[in-house]
Amino acid sequence: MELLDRSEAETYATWFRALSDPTRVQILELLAREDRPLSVGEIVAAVGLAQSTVSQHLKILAGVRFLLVEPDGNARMYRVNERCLSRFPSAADVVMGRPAPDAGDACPEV
Amino acid sequence: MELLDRSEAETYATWFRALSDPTRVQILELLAREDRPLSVGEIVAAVGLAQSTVSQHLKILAGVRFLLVEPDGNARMYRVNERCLSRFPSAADVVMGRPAPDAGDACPEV
DNA sequence: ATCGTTTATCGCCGATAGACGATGAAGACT
DNA sequence: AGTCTTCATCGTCTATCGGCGATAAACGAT
Repeated sequence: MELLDRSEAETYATWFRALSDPTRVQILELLAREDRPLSVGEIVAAVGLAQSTVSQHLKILAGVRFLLVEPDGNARMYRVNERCLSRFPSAADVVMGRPAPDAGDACPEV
Repeated sequence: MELLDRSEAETYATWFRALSDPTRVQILELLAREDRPLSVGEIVAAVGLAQSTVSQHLKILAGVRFLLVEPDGNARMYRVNERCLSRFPSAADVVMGRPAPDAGDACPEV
């Protein structure tokens, strides 16, 4: 009985772990729905947690490349990485038995 | 700026957290691909961890209803919950900005 | 150069997760 | 009855997580 390749499983687990916190789910969904870059301050205001806490969440989401950062003057604007918009849901398909649609390179960094 | 409903975000986070471990990803993918119930002993042999550890992982996966259990003689057979096969990937769509396809009741218990 | 704004990082904490071995419970089989 | 198999649960260990305040770093503006 064959297991899914370990490193592939670890990659998926990393993606899922990035979304294992409800606040991070809300942040990602917000950025995906707004469909425009938001500053850290705007996100802090939206979620209502300490700035250091939000910054930590953003670091985690950016670490798996769900988010991209770009400086704008003094602020740092976060936006969703469009390359993940389909790649992540397809990971959900894989673990549910649907074969991976195509190989391609992974969206999050390895 | 509106956030995703908190309880909905918590539900999704719970699903993702259940798959935040590579071993659980492998277990779920194995059961989905084999498409037949497997006993704990078979799963233990496949993943190569202690039986108590695997049992713990199975409890987590069953806790969110990704897996269903059914006793068969002395063994306990685990299989994937077909009702989750589409519901979980659609959660991945939601956090990526795609609107939820339809309401329906959640697959995991609340 | 100094100030104010914005964001990241550090250190600390309580809580949770993952691993294991040992023990316990439920059945099957003589 | 006893025994063997199969699995869940308990207790313990260590490691990681999520939160916060405080501090540092980067930059624009004065």
